[in-house]
Amino acid sequence: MSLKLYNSLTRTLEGFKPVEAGKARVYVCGPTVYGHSHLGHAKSYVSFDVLIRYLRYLGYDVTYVQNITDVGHLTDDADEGEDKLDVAARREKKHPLAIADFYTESYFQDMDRLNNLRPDICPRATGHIVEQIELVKTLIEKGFAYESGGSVYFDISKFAEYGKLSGRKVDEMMAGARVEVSQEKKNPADFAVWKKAEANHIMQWPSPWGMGYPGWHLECTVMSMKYLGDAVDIHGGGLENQFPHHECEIAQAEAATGRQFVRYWIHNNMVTVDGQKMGKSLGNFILLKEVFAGSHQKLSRAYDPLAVRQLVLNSHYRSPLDFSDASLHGAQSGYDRIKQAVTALRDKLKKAPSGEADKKVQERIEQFRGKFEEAMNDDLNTSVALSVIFDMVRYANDLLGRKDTSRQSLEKLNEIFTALGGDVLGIVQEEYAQVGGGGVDEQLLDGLVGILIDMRAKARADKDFATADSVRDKLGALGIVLEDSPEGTKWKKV
RNA sequence: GGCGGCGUAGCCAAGCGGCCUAAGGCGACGGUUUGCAAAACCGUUAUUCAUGGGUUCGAAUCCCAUCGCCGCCUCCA
Repeated sequence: MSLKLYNSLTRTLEGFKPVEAGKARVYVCGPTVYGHSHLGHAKSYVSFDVLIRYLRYLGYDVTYVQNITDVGHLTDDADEGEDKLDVAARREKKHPLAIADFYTESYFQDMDRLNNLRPDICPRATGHIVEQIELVKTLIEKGFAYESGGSVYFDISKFAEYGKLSGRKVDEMMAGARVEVSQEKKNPADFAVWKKAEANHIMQWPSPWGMGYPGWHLECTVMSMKYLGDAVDIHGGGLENQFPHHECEIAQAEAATGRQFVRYWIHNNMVTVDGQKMGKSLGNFILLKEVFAGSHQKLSRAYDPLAVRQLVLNSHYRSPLDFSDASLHGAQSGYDRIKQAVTALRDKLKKAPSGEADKKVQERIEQFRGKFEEAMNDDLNTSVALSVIFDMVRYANDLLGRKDTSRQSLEKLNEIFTALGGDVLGIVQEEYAQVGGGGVDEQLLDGLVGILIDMRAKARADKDFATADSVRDKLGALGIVLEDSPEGTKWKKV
């Protein structure tokens, strides 16, 4: 068994075979940094993060490149629309690159909280203007692009395979297209690779064709080729980027190099909120920071970043994912259950009697691993993979309830939780903080709650249940839950 | 107008020709445990997969039709 991935280019499930054995070169379209990240980013980047993690689990030497788009492109080819970063810059009265820096940091903050691994290289578009100009020159030299009115357009009539990724035919597309056709183009479907800048455009650079800025699709082609070579194993992105963005990337790259640009195109599906496309006008546009803080009107509470991650992994990356307060709530409960079991397992680990690792336990563990890998190999079926984690939770709870479970058995179980739930899925953490951040002095809080637990224990011993329950209820109102067990009372913050 | 996808229990969701009288999670209900809780554990919760036809020895899975929903075709993850 080995990894199979659905390749958008061929529309089939294919066995993964990298260009160079043992290595995986992956490029994922990164964000345009003009605002805080939202739920759509969560689905996309968690999905690709799991791909990267699983490739590494399988032993591939992965190079993961994800761009940061810090130059806003025009919204169409007809000189209309606005540059996103320019708009944000005017709104916030800052330089576009200050905007880009600010939201880049915000992006990584959110992705870190979702437990996404940082890409190995995060190139910025503005740092690669020279390379982009070089590619434009190459395209002109090879006859695939032409200058017109200070801009340079890709001549799709020269690239017969244009449309092969998205399955579109150039003439069919024109019928209902909403894009206004620029007079500068030879063919309406030609797209800009270099755009002449108007005077009020803040970000512009000198080029052989005058002052301007790069076309929308150029940066990914250039940066992908610069850091990963002419032939990339995997190029990922949101489904909405399949056309025109990725189609144009292919055209640019393959016209320039004459060889296949990307082996496997992976597209993840979109996010809806309460069954509808997320949009600012619909009032269902939810930022990740709002989810983590519970500060959006659609949400009844704050949700753990990893609960969001779990919700993403609960469905397949190629299925659309609907976020709602109810679905988040369900994911949070499930996440809590896994966390609870792993925490209990690790607690018990320290106290369990030493002995041989039980053979039956090891067999079960190998079954879990087998089922997990089978699911992940099948185009990253995280939904089934996650169900294996829940099987492990049930099994762990069962073992914990038995006196004769050896420490070695529990260690094996902990290892598999860490490997599958942690390293691959990223939902089992190395350490669980008792207090969920928020600048609270953990030691102080632990001490204070400890005092109350002791007082309550005394009340319980004296059968003064009214006092005992009062302590518990009052702590509960503050979000601190007490759990009695034979080993004493534990507490956690919810 | 063109292209693509989806419709599985109260909710999320896997399954994509026989192992399906359909995984897993959430929720609900009953039980064990508990001073009472919480957590945990056990059990129950879809003879059925939008609807109607068809193909097949056999369909949630393939085909056709109908209804409903969603996305892309403009930057967007």
